[in-house]
Amino acid sequence: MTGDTADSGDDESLAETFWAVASRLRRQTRDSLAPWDVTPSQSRALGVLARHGEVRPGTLAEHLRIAPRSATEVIDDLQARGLVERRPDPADRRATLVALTEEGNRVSTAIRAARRAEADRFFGHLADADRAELARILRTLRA
Amino acid sequence: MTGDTADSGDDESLAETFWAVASRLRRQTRDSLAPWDVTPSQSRALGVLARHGEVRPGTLAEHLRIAPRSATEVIDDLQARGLVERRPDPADRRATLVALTEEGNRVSTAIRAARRAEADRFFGHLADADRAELARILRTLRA
DNA sequence: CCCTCATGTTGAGGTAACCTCAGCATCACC
DNA sequence: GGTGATGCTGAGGTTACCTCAACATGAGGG
Repeated sequence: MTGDTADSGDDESLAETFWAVASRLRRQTRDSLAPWDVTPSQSRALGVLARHGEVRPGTLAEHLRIAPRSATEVIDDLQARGLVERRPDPADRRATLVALTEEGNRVSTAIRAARRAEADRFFGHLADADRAELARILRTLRA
Repeated sequence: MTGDTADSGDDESLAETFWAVASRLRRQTRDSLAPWDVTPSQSRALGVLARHGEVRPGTLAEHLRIAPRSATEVIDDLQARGLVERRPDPADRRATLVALTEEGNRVSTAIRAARRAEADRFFGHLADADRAELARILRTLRA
């Protein structure tokens, strides 16, 4: 660990390997979402909305761990595609609530299935035990 | 449990967790490189050059797993900072060779140390066995 | 020797997914 | 009813990629 023991080929660090995997996963995810003309970040937002119902942009941003301004952008795109709608928050006139449209609901359901299939394809090469290990380890890193 | 404010909770996929970790790592990496005014992708390129000596842009692209055109861009940036230089490839007049300057060598060495420290900080929360497991599993996914 | 095809690099232009900063409306409270 | 916090969004910027097409050169056949 201390020296740069010549480990094979290119990669040295865990981080490098991690990024190589990330890049592969990103491409595959993008491809698997192509049928709906929805980007990965939009699909994450759809997922939050499907799980939480109507939320304010700021709340959405927290769930996605991005800046509020960036959430506005994702919402704009989804709204342009007719997948979400904004309505005023009756409890606070500064705020708006974002909710899935019916179309958004359909698409979000379809995407959830596709993403599951995609994850199977990607992580499916792993033994069940490895997949569980990976999930556990990543969860401790997510903190 | 539910009741968490800011995450996708007991969420769905391995992929989601993976991205949350990726995002955290990306931010930390960027911060740890700030002293040298070098971006993560530039630092990866420096790493390749440090390990392989002079290479052609196309080769660099392969190592970084990006399109050749994108390598040109990274090289441009590094050259503007005086960290690499281009020279003609004596073996093929279409090609150029990219190599670290002395300054590039210094910076690349310093960065390598910083990145190791950064990786320790990030992955150091893991038990040794977990770290090894993670490395092994990620390598199989890198394919 | 010329012609064609492949290869190496780069200009032009585009995209996704973020960011900060400033401005405006509204709310909460003293 | 003034003051400061909160919620959203316009404006503008950045990183890290991409494709497509141009251009120079290399390699092989006829």
